[in-house]
Amino acid sequence: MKYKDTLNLGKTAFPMRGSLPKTEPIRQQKWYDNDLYNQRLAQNENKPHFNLHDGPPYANGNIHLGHALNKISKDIIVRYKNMAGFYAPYIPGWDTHGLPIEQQLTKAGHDRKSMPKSAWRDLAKDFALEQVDKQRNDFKRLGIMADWQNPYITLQPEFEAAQVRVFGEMAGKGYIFKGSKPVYWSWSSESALAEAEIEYHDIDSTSLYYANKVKDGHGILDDNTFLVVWTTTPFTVTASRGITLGADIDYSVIKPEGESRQFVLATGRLDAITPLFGWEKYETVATYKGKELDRITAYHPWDTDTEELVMNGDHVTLDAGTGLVHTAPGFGEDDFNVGKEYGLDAVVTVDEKGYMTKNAGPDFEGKFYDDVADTVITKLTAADLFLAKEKINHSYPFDWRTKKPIIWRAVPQWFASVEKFRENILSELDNVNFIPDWGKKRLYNMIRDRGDWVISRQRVWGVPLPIFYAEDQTPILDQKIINHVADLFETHGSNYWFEHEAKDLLPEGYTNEHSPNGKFKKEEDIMDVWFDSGSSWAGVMNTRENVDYPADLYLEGSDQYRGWFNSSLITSVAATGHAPYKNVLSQGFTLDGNGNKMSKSLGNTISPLDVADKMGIEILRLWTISVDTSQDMPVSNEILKQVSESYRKLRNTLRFLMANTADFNNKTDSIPFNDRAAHDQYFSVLLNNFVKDIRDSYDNYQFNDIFKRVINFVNVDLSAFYLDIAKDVVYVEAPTGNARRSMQTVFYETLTALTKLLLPILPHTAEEVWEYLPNEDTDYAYLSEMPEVHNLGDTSQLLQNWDVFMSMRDAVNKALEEARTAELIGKNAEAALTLYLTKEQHQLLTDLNANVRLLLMVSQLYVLNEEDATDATNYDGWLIAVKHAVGSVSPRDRMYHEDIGLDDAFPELSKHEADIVREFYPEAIQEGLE
RNA sequence: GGGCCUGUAGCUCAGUUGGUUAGAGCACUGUGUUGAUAACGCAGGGGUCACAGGUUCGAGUCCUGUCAGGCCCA
Repeated sequence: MKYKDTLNLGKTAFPMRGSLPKTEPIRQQKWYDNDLYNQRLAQNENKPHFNLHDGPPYANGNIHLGHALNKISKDIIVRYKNMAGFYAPYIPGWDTHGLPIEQQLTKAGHDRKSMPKSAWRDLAKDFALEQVDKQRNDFKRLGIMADWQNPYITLQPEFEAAQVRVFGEMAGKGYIFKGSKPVYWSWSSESALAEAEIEYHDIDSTSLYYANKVKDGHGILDDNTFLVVWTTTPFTVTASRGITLGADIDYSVIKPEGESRQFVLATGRLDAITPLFGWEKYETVATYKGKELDRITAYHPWDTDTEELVMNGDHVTLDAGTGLVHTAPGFGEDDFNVGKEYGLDAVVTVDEKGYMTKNAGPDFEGKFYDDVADTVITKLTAADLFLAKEKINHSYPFDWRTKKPIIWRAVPQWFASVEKFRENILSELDNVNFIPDWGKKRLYNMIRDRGDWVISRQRVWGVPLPIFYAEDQTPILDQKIINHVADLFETHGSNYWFEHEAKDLLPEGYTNEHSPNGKFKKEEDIMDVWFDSGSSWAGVMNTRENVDYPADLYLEGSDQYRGWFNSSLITSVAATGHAPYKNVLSQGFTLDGNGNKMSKSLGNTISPLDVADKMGIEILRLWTISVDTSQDMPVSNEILKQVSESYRKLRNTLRFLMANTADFNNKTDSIPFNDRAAHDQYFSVLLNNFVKDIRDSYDNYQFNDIFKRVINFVNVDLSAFYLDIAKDVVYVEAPTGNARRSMQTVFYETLTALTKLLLPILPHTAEEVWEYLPNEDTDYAYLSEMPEVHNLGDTSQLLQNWDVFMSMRDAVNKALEEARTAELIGKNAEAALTLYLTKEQHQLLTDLNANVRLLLMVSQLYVLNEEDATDATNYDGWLIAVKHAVGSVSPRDRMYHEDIGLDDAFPELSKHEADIVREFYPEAIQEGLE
């Protein structure tokens, strides 16, 4: 018989390496086949609810690292909550309406204008659902435990209905109104365009300089003063209603030589501009800041019944022009915004085909907008206000399909009046907890500073605005009618709107005083997609039975302060008076290894599916808790490699624990806390505190904290200390003896606690471990409960004593290392250690009541008084002497003993070992040992 | 240009109300084991705390500015 066979060496088939890319998909299939998601929920049925409401990703394109971070983070939380006493469903969502999908259809060769709107929408729907399927498969590969069978999708009839009801609620409160706003307008395709449908080309344009005579100068400017403006779009002069100045820009009033009039220009532009007008010499009469001239008025160049209001705006620069910006609120976004602030009308003088309208005046009506520069010059010259014209070459937007230039043009739009309930929103924010806490400030500022919400879009693929027009064009915004439409959508889907006439969409027999003939028209615009996803609290929480409103948690990237956090808050406060969430957790963006933005064009992206295929999704999941997700996070192969090293350490540690508890039955072999050896009690306390800390970190969503604590616990407390000393117990001592069982009890508790605590993060690995734990009651680790924190009484003195011991151990390790370097010893077992202790140090060891020799892994330990130290060295306050051990080595425990050979049957074993072998391996007496 | 955020060892992170020679884990180097072995232990090297001013007896920690980077706007 071999000495080795009388030892209890660890044994397990759990592989050191996980082969994750291969094993994960198999394991996941098993979860999904066995509906583990619903099994867990069924088990939690009567527990308090926890509702993490999923923000819907847009159903287009491959999933990227941001998706993965988001879904994994949510999965970690939901899995933890389900194992920690909550009923926590996870209903994944998708955002499916909107322009990008229409563009995909165009790209695929479909022509929107060649088919009815409803047919186009059917194509869009099919495309969106395909994308949902694809993304769903990819999300499942991330190991996400969610209700994949029953996601919420914004194109689902019940979702659309809920959304329309939210709109109805807002309409009922008078929050919806019609206004107008400039949009990119393509006269060539007679439609509004989105940013993405525009391309820029350099073109030559005629720009004009002209003057506006002051009307009311507020006593600062007299009526012989003229404000000089510049425009690159002459046709917009017909709709000019203001002149914008920079509040802090300096303006000069100058009198050119040979001129009787005075002119105002930005001081910083005088040198560049005056030569154009032939003003070689001029006299500066005065200078003012833009803000001093605020609200002065001037005359429109030719329409002298119209006033031009002087305003201050941030968009004024001195890069070009005169520093005074001719402002036509109907023909520019900046113009519109500043005009709105000052209460100007957004006048539009061009029709949808690009021709000037009647209100441009008789000289312009009927002319194409781009052909009126000469007319404008003629009119300016006639009024003696024309100063110069200049050809400029600049970048100008074009319709990407017709390749014709576009214009900014105000068109009627539907708005949600944020202004009317802004204060409600802001005060609701005080009831929301933000993680990180600056999120509240960020969202607060955005809501405070934002304008009304333009909710209409001149598109096809979306939820129609459920508004009708009476014969006299009066819009009908009646909550009852809107709810009627919602009911229709709930049954038939929103395509019903496009497939039917207004009369079929209105309640039967509906009449309205504005429609004496009973005729109605329906609105053609659709809703902004942010209204879709922003209504998800209603679309999901109000339509599904197993989730509560408001949600416990919204968790998204920090871009969603502008997006979903924002739109959800607005619709929810508007409709219900309350925020849709109690907690908002935001995460940063993934960056490359150098801290730069990831982008396809830079080629520095990392695909989560690639990571899954090459390293295993567990590595990416572990990565998500290894970084501070409240900030931006760098990711690189080097970083992932480091994470995979951590993973291997975790895996090996679990493996060691399994190997050494393989012959342990927790139900029959466990040793109660009070009967455990001192070191086992100590480690039990460490484990208990560890469980508490990790659970606290989960409860507070401090993922990074979990990583740090787990890594430290596993490396420092477990691997470097407890498991290291443990080998001299679990291998050597009697297999069923108290010393070994005591330690195995702690091993097993540690193993199961670690496995459960890691499960939300490493579900595949945890389930793999679970297969090696035959005495556990549940089929899956995920169906078990998180480890409880035990009350072990006041352990502070015990921990304090052990802290001192551990610092002594550090000192001893240094002493042993020196002895090793001096080639006095090789391994610790070759050492005989002498400690010369002070009274306090003596007392400490007495209080520990532990086997210190064992803990230091030396063969012999002598404890003497400090006065007796002659050849000792002081290591950090500990007097230590190292000598080579005496006696001879036992081939079984590889320690030096002075009592070897006392048992005749085992001449090479110590007495203690001989007793063990005699009792547990009696066959060795006959066979002998070698 | 504005709102919000970040910059501590090669990497990921701690650094508590400003207070002694700035910490941890990984990686690295050396070394011991070879009964966790494509593992494990021990020891060690490594940081002008982005930069520049300022407040203070004293600043990684507070203030200002600069630089670099990110999200969202304009």
